[in-house]
Amino acid sequence: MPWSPEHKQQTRERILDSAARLFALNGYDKVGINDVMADAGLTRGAFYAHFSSKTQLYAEAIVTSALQGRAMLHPDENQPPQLEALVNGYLSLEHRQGEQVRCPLAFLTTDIAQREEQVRDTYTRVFKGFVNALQQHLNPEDAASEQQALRTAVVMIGGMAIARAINDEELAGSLLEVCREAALVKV
Amino acid sequence: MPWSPEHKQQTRERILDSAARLFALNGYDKVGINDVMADAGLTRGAFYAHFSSKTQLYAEAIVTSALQGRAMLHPDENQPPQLEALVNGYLSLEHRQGEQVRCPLAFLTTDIAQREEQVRDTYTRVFKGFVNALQQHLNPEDAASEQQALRTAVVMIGGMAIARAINDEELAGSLLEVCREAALVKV
DNA sequence: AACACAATATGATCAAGAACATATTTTTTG
DNA sequence: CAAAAAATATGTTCTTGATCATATTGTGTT
Repeated sequence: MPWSPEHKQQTRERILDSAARLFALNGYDKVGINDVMADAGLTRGAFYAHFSSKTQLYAEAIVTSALQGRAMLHPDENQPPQLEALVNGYLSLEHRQGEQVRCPLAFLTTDIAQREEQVRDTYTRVFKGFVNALQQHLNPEDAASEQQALRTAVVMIGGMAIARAINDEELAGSLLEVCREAALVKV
Repeated sequence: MPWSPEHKQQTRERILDSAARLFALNGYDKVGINDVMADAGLTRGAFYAHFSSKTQLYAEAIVTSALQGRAMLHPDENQPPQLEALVNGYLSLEHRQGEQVRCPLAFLTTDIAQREEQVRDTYTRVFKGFVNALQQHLNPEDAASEQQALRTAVVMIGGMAIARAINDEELAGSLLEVCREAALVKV
């Protein structure tokens, strides 16, 4: 029974960590398996002992990014923050930089559309979870709360995606500011 | 003086047409120069007589997509449509399919972030034009009209980008519907 | 009709990267 | 301290694609 039983699991998570960060920052095509493994402190040969393909890695990395982002924006699991704090953290210049938090919904939006269904499934699932989490902050009894949550999700994700695409820092700042207000508007 | 003088210009536009469509639908990396030239009815050798690099082609194709989209959504140049008609056309299932119209701001959002500055410059310029056009439909005297235009732009572009990423057709439909309303809300 | 020259096509080079096959190393048990 | 088996590393193959160098084709002029 060589190797401690948890070791492989830990290595797998280390690879996923690297993949989640690199994919979110650079997109699927600019990141090679080499890059991911080197970032995780391994060489490319070890990859296929953990994942069957780059596509599978991508799909799992999307979930990892999402979980990591949630952990950063929900510091206290038991006491979820107010919606306003969440929105302000999400639509911040720090998030735009992507050093601490990197929501895959915003960082990989159009990267997804042309990938395999496996990847789009994962993105869709994460998106539904995002909308659902927002809805918890509204009045879930309210019949319009799902629409309100969708609206807020679009402003958050869309605002961040556009803010990252444009290279006018000042405009990006105003854009995020406008979105922070708009995300909280009740219609 | 061989070849008619307009011929090269026409060929260049034919290449740009193909590039604009293929890039918007499939993203930068999935489209080769071969693909573009073949789509235009040429072979790869002719490419470098028209463009100096794939990056330059990409930047120009973004502008071409934007102009084509505007032409489709503004059928009558002299009589611009009402904002509502514009929003409804933009946030439609047809636009999501991308067969007739393909706004590069929504189709290529996250494709842009990691490219050369030349490409990001172009995207930023097109985005500013988009916001400006929206602002014309509001009361430009109103001090808040730029913020209103930014908000509407985010809902339109972000809504379309997300609707394209998710592979749940029903959810995409609801999402677009919610965005059509939200884009027109005055705050 | 032949020529000049631009536009286009063909051929070749070079680099990257995914996937896999095989060799090595590392850890735990007997 | 071996031995076994899993984990990791190294070597290789194969494909793809951007770019460029060279050949060919088509057009308008003389």
